[in-house]
Amino acid sequence: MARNRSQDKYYRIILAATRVFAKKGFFHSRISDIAKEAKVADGTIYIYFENKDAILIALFEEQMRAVLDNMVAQLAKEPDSVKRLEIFACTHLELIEQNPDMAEIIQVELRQSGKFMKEYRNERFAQYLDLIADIVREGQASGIFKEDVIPNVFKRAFFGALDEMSRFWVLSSRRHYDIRTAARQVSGYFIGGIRR
Amino acid sequence: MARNRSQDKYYRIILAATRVFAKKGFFHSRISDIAKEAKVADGTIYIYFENKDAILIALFEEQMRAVLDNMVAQLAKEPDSVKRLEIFACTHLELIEQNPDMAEIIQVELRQSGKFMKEYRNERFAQYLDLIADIVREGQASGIFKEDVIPNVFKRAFFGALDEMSRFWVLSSRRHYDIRTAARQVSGYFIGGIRR
Amino acid sequence: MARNRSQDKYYRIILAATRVFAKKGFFHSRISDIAKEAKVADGTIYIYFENKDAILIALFEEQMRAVLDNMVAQLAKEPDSVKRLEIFACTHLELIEQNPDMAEIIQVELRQSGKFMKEYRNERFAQYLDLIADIVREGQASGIFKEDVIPNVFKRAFFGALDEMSRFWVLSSRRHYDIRTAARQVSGYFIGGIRR
Amino acid sequence: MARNRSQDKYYRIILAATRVFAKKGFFHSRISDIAKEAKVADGTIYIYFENKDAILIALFEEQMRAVLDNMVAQLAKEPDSVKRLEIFACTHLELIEQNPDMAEIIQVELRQSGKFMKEYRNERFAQYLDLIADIVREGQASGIFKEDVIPNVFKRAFFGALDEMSRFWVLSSRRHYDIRTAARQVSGYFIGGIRR
DNA sequence: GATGAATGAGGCTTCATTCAT
DNA sequence: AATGAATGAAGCCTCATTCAT
Repeated sequence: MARNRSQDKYYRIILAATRVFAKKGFFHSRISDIAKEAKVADGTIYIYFENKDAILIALFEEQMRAVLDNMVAQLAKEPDSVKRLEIFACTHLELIEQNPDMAEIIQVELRQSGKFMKEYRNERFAQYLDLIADIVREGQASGIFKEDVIPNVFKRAFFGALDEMSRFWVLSSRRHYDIRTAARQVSGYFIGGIRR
Repeated sequence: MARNRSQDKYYRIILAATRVFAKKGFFHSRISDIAKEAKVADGTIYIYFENKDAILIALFEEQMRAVLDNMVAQLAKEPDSVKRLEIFACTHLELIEQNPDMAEIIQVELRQSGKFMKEYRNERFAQYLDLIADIVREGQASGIFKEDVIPNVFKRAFFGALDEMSRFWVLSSRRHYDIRTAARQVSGYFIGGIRR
Repeated sequence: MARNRSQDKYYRIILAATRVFAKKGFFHSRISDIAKEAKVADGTIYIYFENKDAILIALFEEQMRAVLDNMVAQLAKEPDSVKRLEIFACTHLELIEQNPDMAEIIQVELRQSGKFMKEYRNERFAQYLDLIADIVREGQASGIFKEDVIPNVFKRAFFGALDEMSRFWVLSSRRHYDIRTAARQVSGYFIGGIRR
Repeated sequence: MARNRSQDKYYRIILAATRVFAKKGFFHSRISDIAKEAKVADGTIYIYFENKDAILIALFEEQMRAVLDNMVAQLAKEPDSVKRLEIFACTHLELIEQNPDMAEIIQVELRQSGKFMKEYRNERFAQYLDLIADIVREGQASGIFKEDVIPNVFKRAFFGALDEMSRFWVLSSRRHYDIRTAARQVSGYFIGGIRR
């Protein structure tokens, strides 16, 4: 019971932080902004999190876990490597469309050096990228994809392409085309490029 | 004469800021850090720049102008659209290799919301992306590239792929492969994907 | 309870500021001086006041309210217009004698242009002056004072005379005569001057 | 020749400071503001004045000397003590009308404690007040004014009344009555009040 | 556990003053 | 004598964090 209520506050703070960070950026967000958004006192945040940085780390962990789980579930439905790449692109971009706050943070704040990406090894993000590398390896094993494609290069290129698309999506107010059109275009380039 | 000395200090501050921002990130960098690195007094910085944000903006402008000019010069040598895409990829990644401080800032800080990307329209960056779109349009005009490729989608995907490669390059200490190998892989995927 | 403690700090800061401003002048007073005098942390001041200017404004408001209330109470005791002018002069100068810090600030800092007297309309000060004008009007109505006296001119002249006396009082260390003597002299000049 | 040019700069700086201090107040005025107004370089000011405070002191000295000389000249024309008081009031307020910048500074900045009025004995201002005391003494000697009037109290009351009138005059934008009407009212109160 | 008032270290920025030219 | 770029000390203010209630 007390546990549940605590859990509840923990997630309320994470969600509040997601909204606040997305709107103002990590450095311009104040603890009191998050507290207000989460409807808790400033001090309460320090019961659940060591400090401000820890909120961002936890936010990444929680959000990336959900993103990762969702992607694994989506990919599990389809055995064909080509289709799997399409699904990855589409799932990734749809997620951005549905959860733009989180997308903004992952894109913008994940790049923050200083505390993140250098000192903090983002394990889940690495796993997320490896889903792509695995698809490529499967495709190569089944002879669909070229042998000279380096999976660890491909995974970054593919993710980077999607990520840049989604940044544009998040940042631009006017939408020029459907997000699924974008997903199909991008996965199309890559599939064409590595298919035998 | 006075002009030269002034110009001199202006660029010394820009270069100092490039080093400091790259190392500590914009928000963790102190004006006094930049001043020390540039070997000027703290107050001197405010003779040349309105405030801390303005240093970052100026830094982008100056560095992006150099990057853009260099890219235009490199592309001018080659008429073939396919080769031009390879040149773009190679030039981009080589630049990152040669100027990792600037690369770090453009990648990490350019994403900062707040003052950048939202309020500050990065004209030069848009021009840089449009170089890619133009190559695609030329290739389509000469019948080399597929007609259904959307240049404005392609340019982001292509840039995003290179950018993610270069982030990895900048952030990882151990190098697994040559940067030119990466450039060839990435441009290879895209060229294969949009060629007729 | 929390309210009382807050109120307590608010007035402690006002009183500390009164002492510090009186001693060093507004511009030479540091926030840290006031904080030290009030025995609070520097930052605490910003919980109760927007900025340094706001402390001065609040100080005026609070002190002028007390001064005004006191003067109204003193005047209420006496119906005779002539005696009321004497009471005004005496009460005003006695207040200065009892509260020289406040007097110094009102005299010295109230004149500061910039934020005060021009942008900030001092309502209470205007009310204070109008007490004098009202006495004159009453005296004119009852036929004691000359009809050609302009109350709105008289109020300034009368206040100015007292104010200059009190400035001398505050600033000079050696006292040449009793403050009540001064009050009687000044009110004497004016009463003689406007009596029929 | 060089002397004349130097003298010229000295007064240009004084006049520029008068305008700038009047507009922004002493503390909000920057040396560079005065330099710009005087059309000299910042550093030039330090050839003629020790520091910022010294400009204000010099400004008082110069302006008060002119004010004093003018008042002495005006009073010299009239032997009658009653008329002399009227002339003082009228001359004082006319000066304020003609030179509002100087009036603002003398009223506002002269009150500044800290550096002025306490540490800096304003000799000329004392002399200015003593002109009033002398008129009273003459009037008492010739039996026109009451014997019990204390000249050193009267001088402050009279000056204070005029000063407050002029403050109102300087600060208010809309003019409700003629400045000579005010002069006559004020001197009228006092003359009526001390006449036998 | 929850609160939010209080703390105080530290940053950005200003601007009087200097000094090489 | 004149300049104005450069200096750097110092102040206002913010805000992450603490802790008494």
